[in-house]
Amino acid sequence: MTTPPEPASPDIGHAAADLRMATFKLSRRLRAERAVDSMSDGQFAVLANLGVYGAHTLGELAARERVTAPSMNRTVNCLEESGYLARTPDGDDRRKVNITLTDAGRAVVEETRRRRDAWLERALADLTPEQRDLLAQAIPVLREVADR
Amino acid sequence: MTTPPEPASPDIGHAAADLRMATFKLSRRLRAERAVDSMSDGQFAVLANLGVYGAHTLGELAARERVTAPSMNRTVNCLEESGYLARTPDGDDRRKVNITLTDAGRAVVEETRRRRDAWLERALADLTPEQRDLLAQAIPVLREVADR
DNA sequence: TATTGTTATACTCTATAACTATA
DNA sequence: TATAGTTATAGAGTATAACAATA
Repeated sequence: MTTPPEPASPDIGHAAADLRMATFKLSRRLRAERAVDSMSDGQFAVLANLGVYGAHTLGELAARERVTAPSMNRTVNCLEESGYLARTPDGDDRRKVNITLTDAGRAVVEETRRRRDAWLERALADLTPEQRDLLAQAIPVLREVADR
Repeated sequence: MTTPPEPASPDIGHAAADLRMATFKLSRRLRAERAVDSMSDGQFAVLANLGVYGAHTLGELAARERVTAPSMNRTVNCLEESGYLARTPDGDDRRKVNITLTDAGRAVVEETRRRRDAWLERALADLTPEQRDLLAQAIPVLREVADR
């Protein structure tokens, strides 16, 4: 017999469904805000990764984005041609290639982040102070759920 | 020592950035939970739409998913071949085709929704009662932000 | 003539398999 | 022999343009 994990509150299922829908909707809305319309989500994700974590090899980028190495290679080629990132050979292991953001790439990352946060800030500003406080307190909880 | 929350400084920019990151991460994690691994996100979105809003014509589906009619036609062909939806000619306007979920399609929608909510419910169950209450209160606020 | 759905064709993004250079 | 990157090739998913059936 499968014992369910003690539903402390019967509303937990409701909360889960509501949270799922709100998360998908907000995510979709935020993704629409970007600095370069011609850039795909996958391409931007690579730039954002480089922006947050610094230099990566091709294999590391592929693993982080959960795509294959050839697929990532193509994305990187495209971004390199567009001038958003640069390849430099690794000094220690010459099989490896280090990939870094160019100034233009960093600008795209920062501008996109700025636009998304600006949209969110405007949305938060429309809330009541009580709602805003509540949400601010809940964000670390949300992060804990996402990090699970 | 863990610093207490700082209610005095409503750093709205910080909150926006945190919320953006948590939302993207949770959305990505939830999307990974699905009933049919071979089905793409786009295909599932069509089934989910039919599940929520009932029958649609091809054009209505295309508009709702913001893709072109030929593109949606191809997706619908694929889902029809797989047995997840069915086309039936419209009685009033014979140019139109009504598209409805089959039992198999409805099962995929419900099973995916069930898996995603089950994942979320387990994650929520790991929180403290205080965190869970806080998040439950914040979800309507989150929805208001997403609906903006 | 306008609208709905479809087919033809091309481009992008993804994947697997095979190849090159290096360890 | 194993590993990192790349190239070759193919399979989805998207788009625009053109066509067929119906209003």
